Amino acid sequence: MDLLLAQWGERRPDLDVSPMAVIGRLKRLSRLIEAELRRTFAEHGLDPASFDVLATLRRSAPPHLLTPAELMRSAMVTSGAVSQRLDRLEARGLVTRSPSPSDGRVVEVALTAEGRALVDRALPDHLATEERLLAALGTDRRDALADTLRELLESLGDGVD
Amino acid sequence: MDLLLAQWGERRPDLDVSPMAVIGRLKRLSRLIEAELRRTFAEHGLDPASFDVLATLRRSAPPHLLTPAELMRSAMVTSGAVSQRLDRLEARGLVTRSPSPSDGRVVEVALTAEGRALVDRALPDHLATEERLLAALGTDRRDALADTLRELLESLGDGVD
DNA sequence: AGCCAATCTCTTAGCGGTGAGATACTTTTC
DNA sequence: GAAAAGTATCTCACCGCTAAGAGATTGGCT
Repeated sequence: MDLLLAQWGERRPDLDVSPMAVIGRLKRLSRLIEAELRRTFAEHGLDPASFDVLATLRRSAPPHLLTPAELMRSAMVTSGAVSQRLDRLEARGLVTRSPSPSDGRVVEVALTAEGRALVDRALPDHLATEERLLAALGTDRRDALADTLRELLESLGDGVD
Repeated sequence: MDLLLAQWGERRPDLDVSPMAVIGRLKRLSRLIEAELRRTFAEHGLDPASFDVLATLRRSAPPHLLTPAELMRSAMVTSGAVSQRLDRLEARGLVTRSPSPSDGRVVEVALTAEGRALVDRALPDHLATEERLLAALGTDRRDALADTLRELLESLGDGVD
């Protein structure tokens, strides 16, 4: 990445490419992390998208019911993506869909016993992988990083609404 | 994200979910940034993948020749993805492929005049978008963030080899 | 020289995502 | 209470990526 900045300085000295130092690294780091997490999920027969849904349901208050719209906001994907994720999970018997009693437009998604058991099995491995990915950073650096990221997210409107 | 951590604390107080504070935010931020950059690229008839290739070629030393393998390492995608990216760009006349004179396995990818003009047109807008995304952070915070990200990347073997 | 492992590029099947839009239901407005 | 606007979910066509592997070329080793 430092090389990249230097190359731009050579080729286009008229442009200020300094934002790339942050945004380029964020992208690379995300890709590395995603690939690593994917491997852990695969060991449990899951992919990031499926785990995301199962974990979101698992951490919600009992009886672990969420609507597709809530899952959509949580995962930051389109409604079509959520529908397809639920299709796959439902076909595997990991979640169920049932119409909401109070609003005819809404569907309630629930974790099956099997879905819950699977996410509970994968979770410790997943956390171990995340911990390993951050091993280079001490607690203070992690906290500072989390603070900075939170600030950026809030400045971009995430988690407000 | 803070809510998410609290929920896990309720549901699984036996697990240390603190790594999620960093990794979850990185994921959300990446998605937001990616979506925003995508919009800028679209204004120039590009997508992130195409821009990535064009910009990598543009910032390389004249005569702006790179091999698919180099593009693959730079973009952190598989070789198949690079082949397909080049197919699309070649079909649009933005890059050319020609066999390497020194190694029969290798292809040399070059920017056409049109490709170069396009990336030069898109670049200022792209940088303005990146700048806007980071506007909440002062120079010091940006530098600190870049340092932390670099450290993480290096600890994961990025840019070493 | 000849072989073998490594390297480079490309192909293909399958997957998951987006974006547009259809459908159904609910809420607001008049 | 009927019409209009809004909301929730789903469908579908298309796109880009991965994973696996094929084909071609190279360079080291014996």
